[in-house]
This record gives sequence, C-alpha cells and structure tokens, in this order.
Amino acid sequence: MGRAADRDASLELLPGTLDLLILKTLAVGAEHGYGIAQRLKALSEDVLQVGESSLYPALQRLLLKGWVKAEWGASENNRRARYYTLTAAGRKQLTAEREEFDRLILAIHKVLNAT
Amino acid sequence: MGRAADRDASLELLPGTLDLLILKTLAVGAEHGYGIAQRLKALSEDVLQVGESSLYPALQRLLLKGWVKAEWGASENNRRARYYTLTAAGRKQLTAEREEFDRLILAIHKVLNAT
DNA sequence: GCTCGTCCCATCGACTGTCGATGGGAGCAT
DNA sequence: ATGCTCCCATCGACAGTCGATGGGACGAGC
Repeated sequence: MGRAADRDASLELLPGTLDLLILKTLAVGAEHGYGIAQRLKALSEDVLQVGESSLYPALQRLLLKGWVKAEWGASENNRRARYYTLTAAGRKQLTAEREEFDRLILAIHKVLNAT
Repeated sequence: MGRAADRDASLELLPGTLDLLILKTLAVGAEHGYGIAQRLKALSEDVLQVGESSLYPALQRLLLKGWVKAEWGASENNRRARYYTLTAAGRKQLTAEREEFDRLILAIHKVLNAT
C-alpha cells in the first residue's frame, strides 16, 4: 500500500484555470464540492490538489455569474450535500474558456520552443 | 488597412507563467526590458501582450533570486538600456520551471479531455 | 450509547502576482 | 523646437489561491 503515490504533494495549479477545471468537471454530471476536488485529483493522477478553500470561493463565483446552479440533496453516503450543475450559460462559458486556454497555451508554447 | 490584425488585443497570460517566459527569452541572449516585451509579443504572434508594469516587477524578482543579472549599456538605437542576462542558477531554474509547467499542463489536459 | 473517523459545508486573513495609470529622460527626425 | 519612439520605473487597485480554522452529521466499533 504505501506507494510512491503521496510524493511531495502540494502542487499549485495555474491561477485562473480553476474555473475552467470546475466547469469541465461538472460537464460530466452534477457533483458536490468535495466530490469535485476528488475528481480533479483522480483525473490528474494526484498532480492537481485543489483545496476546499480554493474550491468554495470559486463555486460562489460561478454561481454568481450564473454558470452553475446549486441544490441541496443527499450524497451517496447519505450525507447533506450541495450539488452543483452546469447551466446552459455555463456550457457556453466552458467552450469559450477552453478555446481561450488553448489559445494561450499555444502562444506560450511558441515562445518556449523558439530558437 | 484596418485589418483583422489588431483584434481585440488585451490578452492576459496565465499568472505564474511570466517568470518562465522571461527566463526563456533571456536564454536566447541578453536583452533589455523593452526588448523582452517585444520578443514575447512577436514570438507569440501578438497573443501575449506583456505590459511593462508587469515586466519590471518580475525582473526585480528574478534579480533578487539571482536568476538574472543586469548591466547598463547602450541599445542598438544608442539609448541607455539595462541588459538582463541569465545566470547559471537562472538556467537551472528555467529547466525546473519548464518541467513543472509541462507537468501541470499535462495534468490539466487529462482533466480537460476526460469523458 | 459513546467516540471517533470520514464526509461535507464554509469563512477569514495573508499573500502573491498582474494590470492600468502615471511620470520622466534621452535620441532622432522634421 | 516639437514631437515621436525608445527605455526606465513606481504606485495603487484588484483578483485569485492557500493555510488555518470551525462545525455538523452519519456510520462503525467498542
């Protein structure tokens, strides 16, 4: 069990990317905060470690902008949980942010691979 | 004339990436602040627009950490200019940041391309 | 029936990094 | 002499993330 898994831990993500990652995660299906953090960690193979103190402010933002909506319910473990769902506007936003992200990454790569 | 060239302008880069971009730019050869900004703009085909007010604080940082050194000289246009050069430590740092960056981008892509 | 671990919510304060606005000086062309 | 481009730099505002912190409710084991 004690795998090399828990390496040095603590990896910050590029600021400004969190919204995009959350939107993408929710595009798969409704999920609660705690679950979003886990999905991100799992999908990124432990590279992305999003703390809940980063997550909740971000979710508030997304709620305010109308990109996600929230409703209380029960989790699989029968606990009180707030499920977040992508709205139509959120889906559009996801596409837009994704394009913008790709655009930036491409530009950065051009610089990074220059002679 | 009014070409599609000067599109909407104003494109912010991923915060935290600026240091890396500067280091990379200087790896090509010594350059002064103004020149760095131009190189970045050119190499990225106008996508990356680094303002000087972002650049100079960053350069101060790099100086303080000993990753670059600076010396006054004259520019090609015969103007007073401060030339920044990568130090040995800076070169190591560039490699490290590059790896870290790739690592993060890879992780983010995993999330973004998930089902 | 208690206790403890896990799940799940949320806020606050500190800090870092970027940007817009601003200011200035020195060369060169008209 | 006027003004344009080059090149320096700082300051204040602002956004976004993180660490620390706190709490409630379920389920398992004693």
